[in-house]
Amino acid sequence: MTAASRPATILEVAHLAGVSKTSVSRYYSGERERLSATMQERISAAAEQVGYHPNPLARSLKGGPSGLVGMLVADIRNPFSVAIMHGLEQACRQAGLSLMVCNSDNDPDQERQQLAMMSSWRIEGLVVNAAGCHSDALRQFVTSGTPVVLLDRSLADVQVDEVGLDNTAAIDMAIDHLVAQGYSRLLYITEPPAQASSRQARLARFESRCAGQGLDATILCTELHDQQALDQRLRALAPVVSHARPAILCANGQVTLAVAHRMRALDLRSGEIGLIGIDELDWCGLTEPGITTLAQPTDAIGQAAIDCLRTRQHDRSADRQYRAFAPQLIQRGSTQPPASH
Amino acid sequence: MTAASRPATILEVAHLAGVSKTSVSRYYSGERERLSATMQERISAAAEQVGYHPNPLARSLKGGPSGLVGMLVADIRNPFSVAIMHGLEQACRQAGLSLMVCNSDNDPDQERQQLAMMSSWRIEGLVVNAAGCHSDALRQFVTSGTPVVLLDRSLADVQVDEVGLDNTAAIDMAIDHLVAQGYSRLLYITEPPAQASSRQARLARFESRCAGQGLDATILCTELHDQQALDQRLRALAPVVSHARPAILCANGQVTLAVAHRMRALDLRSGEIGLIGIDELDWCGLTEPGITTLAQPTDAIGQAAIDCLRTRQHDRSADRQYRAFAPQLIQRGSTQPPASH
DNA sequence: TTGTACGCGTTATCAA
DNA sequence: TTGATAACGCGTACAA
Repeated sequence: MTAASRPATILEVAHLAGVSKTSVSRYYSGERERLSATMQERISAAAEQVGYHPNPLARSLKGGPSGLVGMLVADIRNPFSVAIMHGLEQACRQAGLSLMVCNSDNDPDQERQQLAMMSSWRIEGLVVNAAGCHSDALRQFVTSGTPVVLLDRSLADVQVDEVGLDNTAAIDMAIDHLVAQGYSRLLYITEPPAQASSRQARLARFESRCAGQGLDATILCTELHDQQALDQRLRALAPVVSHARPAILCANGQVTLAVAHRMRALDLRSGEIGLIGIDELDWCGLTEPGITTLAQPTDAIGQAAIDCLRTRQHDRSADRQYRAFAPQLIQRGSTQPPASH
Repeated sequence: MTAASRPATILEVAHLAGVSKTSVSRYYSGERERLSATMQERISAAAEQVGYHPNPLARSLKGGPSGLVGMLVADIRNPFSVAIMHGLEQACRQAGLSLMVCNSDNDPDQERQQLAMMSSWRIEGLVVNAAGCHSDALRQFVTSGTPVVLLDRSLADVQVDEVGLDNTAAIDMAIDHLVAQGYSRLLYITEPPAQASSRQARLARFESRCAGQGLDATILCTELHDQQALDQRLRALAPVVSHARPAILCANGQVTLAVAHRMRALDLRSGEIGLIGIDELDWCGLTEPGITTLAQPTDAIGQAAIDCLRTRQHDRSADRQYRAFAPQLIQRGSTQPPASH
């Protein structure tokens, strides 16, 4: 491969190999079988010599596959989003795809713009992990033949594939664990569900499950920057009576972080007050006595999202997929009540 | 804006506006002044009506600016990288650019491939935050006219712009703080510097500064998964004698995390043993008694990187830039020695 | 000031 | 099995 200031084109390869550019194109478009053995060799050799790689720009301008996958995230700094992104990126790489990441910083206007931008880049597939998502914009993608996968979200008015946590299993697992550990007064803390379906699903399951088991359960639904709301409920939880230990279930990693902060500020000891959170975080083993979590298999989720895209690409009318992954319990001290009496 | 199954082209706008496509092209290529007022209005109206957006594919195929910026990261899960990515993304958005993120997972082969891929997408600029970076590949970008910015790294054999932390200032700030707080036996913990110039710079400054001040300083240079090495040195540090308090300086966030884990496992109390780390992390206020850090202005760094790219784009032979940002001390309990006597 | 014609690198449609 | 030719959407000489 000779280093060229300008990348080699299909034409140069064709000339060097003494064949037409059509043949070279065929060689790279998965129609090698239709070429004679000699031709295949000559093309391969010529391409090697000039260091040829098909130009994805020209390819997708012509309407071919772009090899680009778009990801729309509401908050790129959310560790969960990062973990998923890692999974996606890995899967893309394996599939020879490139990933275009767009962060909307929770701004619907940005989202619109980002979607338009990705559309103009003719992405082959779109993975969405954003809340206030414009159904109409998404539908545009779908109708124009671009597969869309919703991550950890679902939208009532747009029918696309969905991948995420098995929220029911997660909530059940959390409650079962808390109960088994001797906690019976449960407080569920979540950000306002609003558009985020997974928040809704988790909340709903928590309510019905607790009702079913006759547990003493309450719910705090608040923005995380609202310290007052948080502090008030945490304090109310504090009087620990041995026959009805209280515990907190955090709906996601951001909540866990906020709660851990406030508990420390209020000098509440986890363990005494049970604490379990959905989403595993780097530091959960660090705080005394460690925070029990339900880890999501983020790499698998990312992989599944890409799988969905590719499946639908090959069969545009495939059945709508809904893949839910079970979490893994990582038990730490925060759900270990101190020996009583 | 009417929803169209196929995106509008420049030609449709031209027809609708009753002008030539050349004029429409000019309108979108920053030559509006050369068009008559009436024409500008007609074009604007027509474009609005059909929802026209210039096709970046066609634009860059022709050799024009692609509006794409590439980012190569060695470890997408590193919180520092994420923070920088956020800054980059923000800056890109403001500048109307799109960001293509490539993660190499610390694999040089992947890096090569990713670089080739970005090159084939005709990125307008490249931001690199990766260690074992192939200088030759980078030089290819530079010679082909694509600006390259090195993030938190520098390469001896390739002359490109660099943006990152002011390592000297950071180390000085950390040492000054530790000394002011009454610590005098310093242990610097870092991952092997190898290719990473910022690690080298920090380490070198630590050595020279401590030598200059006659401080009792030692260095541990280890892979973070090597628990033994870590534990051994931490234990050796433990005997706290009041006239020579020990303190640890962590070279970056990953080190801080590892050290915090091991200190907890060994039941070493920070504060008694001083602890300060470069890079601010979500959870540093959570562990008892909180970890003092030097926060990098990551958004500013991201912004600066994009600025560099754009500057060089307009003046390819501009002076090589080297922008170093000072960190901010965030003081917490880990550098607050307990009252003695 | 505005329009015509060509080329960017590729693929699809033909005809050989 | 191969090759010539026309798009894809845009920028830009050049001519008007």
